Amino acid sequence: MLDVELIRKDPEKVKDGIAKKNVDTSVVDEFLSLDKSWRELVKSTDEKRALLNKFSKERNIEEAKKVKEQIKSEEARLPELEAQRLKTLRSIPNLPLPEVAVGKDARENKTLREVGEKPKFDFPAQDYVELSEKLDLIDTARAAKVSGSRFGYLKHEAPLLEFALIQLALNLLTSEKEIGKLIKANKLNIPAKAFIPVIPPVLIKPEAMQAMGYMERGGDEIYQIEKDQLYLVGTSEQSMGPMHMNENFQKDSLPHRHIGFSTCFRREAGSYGKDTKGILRVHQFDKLEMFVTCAPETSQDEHKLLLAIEEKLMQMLELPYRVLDICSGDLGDPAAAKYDIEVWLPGQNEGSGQYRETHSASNTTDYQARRLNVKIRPDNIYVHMLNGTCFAIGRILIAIIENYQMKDGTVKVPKALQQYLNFKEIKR
RNA sequence: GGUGGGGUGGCUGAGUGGUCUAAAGCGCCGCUCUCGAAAAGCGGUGGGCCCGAAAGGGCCUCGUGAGUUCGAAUCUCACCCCCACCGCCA
Repeated sequence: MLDVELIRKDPEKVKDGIAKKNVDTSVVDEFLSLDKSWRELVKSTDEKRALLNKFSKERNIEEAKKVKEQIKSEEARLPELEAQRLKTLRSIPNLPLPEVAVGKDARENKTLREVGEKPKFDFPAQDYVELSEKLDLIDTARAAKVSGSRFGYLKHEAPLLEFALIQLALNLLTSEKEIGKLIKANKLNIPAKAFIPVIPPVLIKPEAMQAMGYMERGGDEIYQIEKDQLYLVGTSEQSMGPMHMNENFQKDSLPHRHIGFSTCFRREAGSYGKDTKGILRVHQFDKLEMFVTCAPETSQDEHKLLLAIEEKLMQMLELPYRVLDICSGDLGDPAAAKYDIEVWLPGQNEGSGQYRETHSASNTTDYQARRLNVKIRPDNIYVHMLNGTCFAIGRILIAIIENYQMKDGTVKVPKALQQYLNFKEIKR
């Protein structure tokens, strides 16, 4: 949600911003018109209510009754007008930061850097689907029998790798020293504070889901438990964001850095026929997600920290990746800036390889905070909120399997994970 | 799932239809006193919205929403949450 004052005072700035996101600028005028009618009605009923209070105090019951009737009829229009105004306001996306490159869509995202060496095989690289079938790491066929399409059983070393990945990530993120090192290396002006590990609820109330803005767009993506009026989270961001809903933070207690682990549930409603094989796109997967609440002036540095952490972990796993600076047209509604990481998957594309998204880090500035009503005391301004993928486990497993495959169909374990495992290669 | 109790400002807590414009205490801020601090005294201390250049004015807000009434923290209904006990349970 944007600041209403900004839209009123500088509608052209808002239009410019959302135009960069390819959003029809007429919503701004639509909002201003609704806002005007709403304000007039509120003013009028407030004045009448003042009169009612006056008569009531004087025990002038006759006059009070008359005014009350007037208010009643006038107010009848209010709920609908209010709802429309709010709906329109909420449909206006966050404005891109000035630093964000203007571009139409994903094709205009800028590659900031490619890091790591793509593996060179003296044999045809295999797809992780074939490899994991032979090694019995992923069983989607039986999962289909039990749960339907887009589910999988992770078996043998796969779950162990998952737990090792979690250990690796949590050891890094919960270490004040390690976070401090990354901050220093990137010349960021933010405190060296560790991430607080969180296992959040995965079932959340409609209010919480709504407050995060996932209901109007992407509502089809969400699993709903109708009988109990609860929703399954598609990412722990949806559960960690509302954690501090309607709260105030002392300025010196910020930033709050959280690292949440949860299973994520997605209906994948709009993706029929897309990535249907394997576990690249499934209804259920586990994910470590970073969520930061901070003072406004620090959010851009916090954003860089999230990216630095993501890259550090990829480097520790020695997985080749590239970093994309997402252009204005490819930003989601709440994002003011976003970096993606794509991992190199040598087995895709008939063995000639392909980059696929594994991480995404967004700065939503005060857009989510305003809606969640999370403020800084005593300044009484909204916090900034950021979120970033730490590990989407399934996709990292895919990346390991494809990048560490051997000629004989076995898979090596990345060095960084070996300390958490009692095997160094996966074979059957 | 059942029974009972409860949700009041940053915190504790009073308040059962009209000076509630919410007592009191704690905390916080300012001032006086002091070389400084503490103590004491005095004053001020939530948020949202509307009008206004500002000063200021108005409306809303006692868990949430509806209702009764000229008037609701207070009465009615629904919902949410917390606590206690019983049942069930990893």
